[in-house]
Amino acid sequence: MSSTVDAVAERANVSVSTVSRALRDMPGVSQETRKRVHRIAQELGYVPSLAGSRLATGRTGAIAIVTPNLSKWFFGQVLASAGRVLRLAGFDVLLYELADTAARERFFAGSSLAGRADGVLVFALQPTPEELATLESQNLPLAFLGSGTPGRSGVRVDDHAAGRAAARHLINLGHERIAFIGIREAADSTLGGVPPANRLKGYREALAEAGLEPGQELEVHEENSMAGGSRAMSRLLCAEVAPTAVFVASDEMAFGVLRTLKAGGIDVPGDMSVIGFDNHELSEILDLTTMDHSVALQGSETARRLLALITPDAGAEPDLVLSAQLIVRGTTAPPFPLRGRRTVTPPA
Amino acid sequence: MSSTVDAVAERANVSVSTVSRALRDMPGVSQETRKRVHRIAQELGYVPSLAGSRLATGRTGAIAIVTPNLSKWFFGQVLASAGRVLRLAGFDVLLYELADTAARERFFAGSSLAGRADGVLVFALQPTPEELATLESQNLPLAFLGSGTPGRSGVRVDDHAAGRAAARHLINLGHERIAFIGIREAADSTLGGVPPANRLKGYREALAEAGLEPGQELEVHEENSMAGGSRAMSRLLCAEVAPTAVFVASDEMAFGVLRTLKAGGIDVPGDMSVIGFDNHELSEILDLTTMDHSVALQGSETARRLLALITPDAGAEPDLVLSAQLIVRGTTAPPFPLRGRRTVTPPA
DNA sequence: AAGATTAACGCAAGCGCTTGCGAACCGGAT
DNA sequence: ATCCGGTTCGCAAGCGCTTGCGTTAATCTT
Repeated sequence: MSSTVDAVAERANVSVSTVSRALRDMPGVSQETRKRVHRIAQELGYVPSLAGSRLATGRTGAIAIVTPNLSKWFFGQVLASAGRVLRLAGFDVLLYELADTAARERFFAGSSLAGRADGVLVFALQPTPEELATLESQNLPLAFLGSGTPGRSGVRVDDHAAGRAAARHLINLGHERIAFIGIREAADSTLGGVPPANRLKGYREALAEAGLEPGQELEVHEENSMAGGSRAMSRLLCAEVAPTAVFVASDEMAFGVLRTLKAGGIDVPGDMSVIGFDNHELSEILDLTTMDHSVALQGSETARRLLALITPDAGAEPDLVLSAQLIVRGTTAPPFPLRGRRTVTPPA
Repeated sequence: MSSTVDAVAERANVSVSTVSRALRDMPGVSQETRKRVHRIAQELGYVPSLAGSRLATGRTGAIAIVTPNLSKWFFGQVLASAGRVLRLAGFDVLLYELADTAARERFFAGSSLAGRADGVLVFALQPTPEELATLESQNLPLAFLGSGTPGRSGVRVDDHAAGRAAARHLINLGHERIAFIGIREAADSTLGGVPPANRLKGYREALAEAGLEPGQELEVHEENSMAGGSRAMSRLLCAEVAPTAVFVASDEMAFGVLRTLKAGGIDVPGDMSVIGFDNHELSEILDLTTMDHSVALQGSETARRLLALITPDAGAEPDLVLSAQLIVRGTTAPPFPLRGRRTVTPPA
């Protein structure tokens, strides 16, 4: 087992207090003894016990990250980028994946974070008022990613504008019947995080301004997964008048959409344009037009904001609202002119 | 701030020791007082300070997971599944993503894990002897996933058999020129974890048994990513005699392979069969034939093994060697009979 | 009925570190 | 010589919990 302060103190002929101060570069230690203490600590392979200093200072040196289902690409990415920032700043990262409702309840009911972390990063899950209260009661610094919690420090993307932009792209191409596939709050509430409702609003707004009123029939919501996207597209395919384009709220769902279309022999983008959202790592290979929203940046910036809240010197940074960027690839094109009159897919 | 043991003790008219014992269901407390203490603790919203008990017991209640680059799908999956098991068992999970060499060095050089965790889960990164020594010196229970560290508790997949199986599949289809695209240790050593060298061996063995000796030209190694796969395939395409099938050591690389083939107008599986490895979440949509190796199971079982090492009662479970399963999809087929004589891609 | 168990509980000594405060010591100002 | 501000350092009191051991009281032995 590693040695303790006392060992170092004795070997260095100073008191433990001096060792403590020397090692943490606090004032009140002469240059000379500081060097000596450092050297001896090194020799002895001394590494301060976290538990000890935690107890004494109340600081834990750790940040908790609470996130929805990690197997979603988005959360993996964000976790990775946030984690790097935190670790670079010298913090440990404590991971709380709220993979299902049970886990979520356990987390919020359970064993208070105070004493485990110095701050909390909350990813894209809209805490209920009670949950928020629980979080606050620990009074730890909080930073939110993606959730619309007003007045809280964090980062989010301008979903409204992004929704508009995606819709505009399709409108500009000449589409008139543009469907929307949104993310439905999963039965298991934490699965996909909080659905980005504003994407829908932006979409509606753009369509309305263009004089297009698709109506309810062309708005479907499904679970955020390939399977969900697949189902959603199937539903859209039996609409009274099928759309010629569809804006899908996540790339993973868009993958499902593409699968369904392929299975149905519907050519993309010949018969149907598809635009996704995320710029998923693999959307490139599927040649999916999508909205990029700098996922990694979201993670790192949220982390940075939390750190600013924690370290006394750094001034609190203002909230960040990122705007998404259209990435044009091969799944969007002008509508096939005969669309709506045909019942059979033409050769590609 | 939450109350302390003393508060509870006072309100319950017992000593702190009794409170401590009662709350942890240790013997030596009457049923009656136990109830009372529990109730009062509840009322006071008392939650024991982790720091306190850590210092007193030396146990931390946390498990460290050290993993290569989390943005790789595989590690995200494994982390998620392992994390769930650990959290269910009441442990916190401490995440150490060794995203690059610098992080790796910092981790192994740095601040000893002892005092932070009760055990360590090491994902697919082959520690160097020195690193291993560092790890061991903390003498914490260790469990390994995927790395070939002999004699250590853990789980891995039988890469050798899997490599054979994949190759056999192609051989059985009638292919004779079968290439291999392997994972090259990334320049940044931790990026992709330890390359599964045995997949190559299994492949070679199967080919040799079938009397096929592809030779060095058909074995290429690249970084484990879509881009890497893409490059590897390009290299293969300028071989003296191009292969008719290729076994790719990861699905992500296989995606890159497919992209290159598509770009090159080479039909899959008409002109080229492709088999991947992982059964990546998205391989289904690309209709990629692949080897499934129950990724989630790997994570959860490794976690379970670590727990068995930690909790005194549970007997240590033996190592687990999982076998991969072929998933036949649409990217593998018998070779085109004219292959090698044609220079132009025939219509699909 | 007296001694031996056993159950229930309190005492107090840690666990390893931090930090406010006072002691000692130094050189320079009075 | 005396006083004073500064610097360097040690003392000791925690931080909140656990646990070995001792004490008491109740229950069992023959």
